[in-house]
Amino acid sequence: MNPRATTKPRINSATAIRAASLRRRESEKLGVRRAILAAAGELLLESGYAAFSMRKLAERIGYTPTTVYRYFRDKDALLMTVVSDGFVLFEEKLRQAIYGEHDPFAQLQALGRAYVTFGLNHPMHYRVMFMQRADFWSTMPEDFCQPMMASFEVLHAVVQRAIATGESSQTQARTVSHAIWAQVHGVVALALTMPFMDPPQVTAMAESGMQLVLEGFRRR
Amino acid sequence: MNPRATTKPRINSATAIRAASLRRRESEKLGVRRAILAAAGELLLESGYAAFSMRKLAERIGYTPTTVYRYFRDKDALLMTVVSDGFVLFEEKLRQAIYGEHDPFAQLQALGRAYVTFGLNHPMHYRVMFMQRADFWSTMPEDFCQPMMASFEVLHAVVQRAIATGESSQTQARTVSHAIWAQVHGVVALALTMPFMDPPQVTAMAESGMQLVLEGFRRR
DNA sequence: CCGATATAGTTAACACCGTTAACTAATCGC
DNA sequence: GCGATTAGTTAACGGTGTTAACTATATCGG
Repeated sequence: MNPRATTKPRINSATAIRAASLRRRESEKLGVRRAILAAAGELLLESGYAAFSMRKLAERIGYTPTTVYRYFRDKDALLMTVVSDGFVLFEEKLRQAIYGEHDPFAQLQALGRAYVTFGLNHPMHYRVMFMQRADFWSTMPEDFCQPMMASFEVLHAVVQRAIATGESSQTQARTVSHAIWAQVHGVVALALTMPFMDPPQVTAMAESGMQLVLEGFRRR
Repeated sequence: MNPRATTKPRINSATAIRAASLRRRESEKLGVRRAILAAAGELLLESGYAAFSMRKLAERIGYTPTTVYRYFRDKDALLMTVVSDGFVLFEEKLRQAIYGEHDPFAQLQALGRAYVTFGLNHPMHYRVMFMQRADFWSTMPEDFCQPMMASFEVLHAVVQRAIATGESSQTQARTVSHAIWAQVHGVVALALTMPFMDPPQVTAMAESGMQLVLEGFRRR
């Protein structure tokens, strides 16, 4: 109440305000960043990759295109952040999928189903990372791809355990992991590409593909 | 020699000239069209899909960008023609691959190898059709995709013959064909995408993938 | 042979795009 | 209060696909 407070408290409250102000400012900045990312995700899903533009994104969030460049170096960095963030959930889904099973081969089947399900449920994330902008894998800094690589390591670990059971004549875990990855990736890619693939056909292809590969893998 | 020839021959030679002129004009037009297609293929291979532009193409062949539009409706139609033409060779390679073998399962392995080889040898055709412009499958008139569909029918026929041998417990030829397609497509796509995949790793993945799928398929 | 016509090609423009330098307004720290 | 930082905007540059309007040339009918 007293306008002339002593210096001691004045200084204390000043530093407190300064800290709080910094916090608020940073949280506001984070808020705008999140708004950009959210709008970018929506726009990408609605309009597709080809029609996604910085100008439309800016208009959607009520900012000038230039403002987006305060938060992301360029369009590619923004896109990559959207997609990379999405793939954090991907690794989570894969880890969830193997919780329910104990047999490594059953875990592989569960992984395959989770992989395909994610790809179909997040078509734009999948399309950008593996189809339209596959160059991201070589052009982007390594840590951007870390969520995707971590997901692969989940598969790789299960394949190693499957080989360790002695139920397979295969020995090269890395190669087998790549082959299984190719199978599920191919299923998702074809499902997202071929207009004549309706949901029943897609699940039939996915189940058949997993069955063939896993039977071939388990055979000794 | 006589400048005042009779009307009869004059008319005959006139119609002959007219026909020849038409032929020449059409062949010239075809020549320009082929030049555009050739330059487009080169430019695509050298610069990649993202950097491919009508203006650069026009400059390369010494015409104005507008001229290209006399020969192709738009950029997509041009691109699709380049790629579709490339895939005619694809079907040929697949048919060659099964000539050497008689056992349907051996034919499937040969088909898989030919598929992967083509994808790696014509990365831009493959990228455009299955990755960057996968939308062509739904956007373009059906006959543009005919070469690719014909290639799939080669695979489908062999799978049907493999099932007919009774050496497999599988019954749905179409579903199995899709699954095998997914496998080889996944191999090519990952090979063209992942920077850490060197040639030995790619062939290991391809061989392993085919082996797993075909063993799973043959198992009764 | 000559004039109408079709055809091949060019010029100039439109509406977009990603990106950036230069500016404004407000807030922060002393 | 005042300089410095920060958020945001304006305006522009060079590039894109595409098209309307134009020019020049060759063809065709009389």
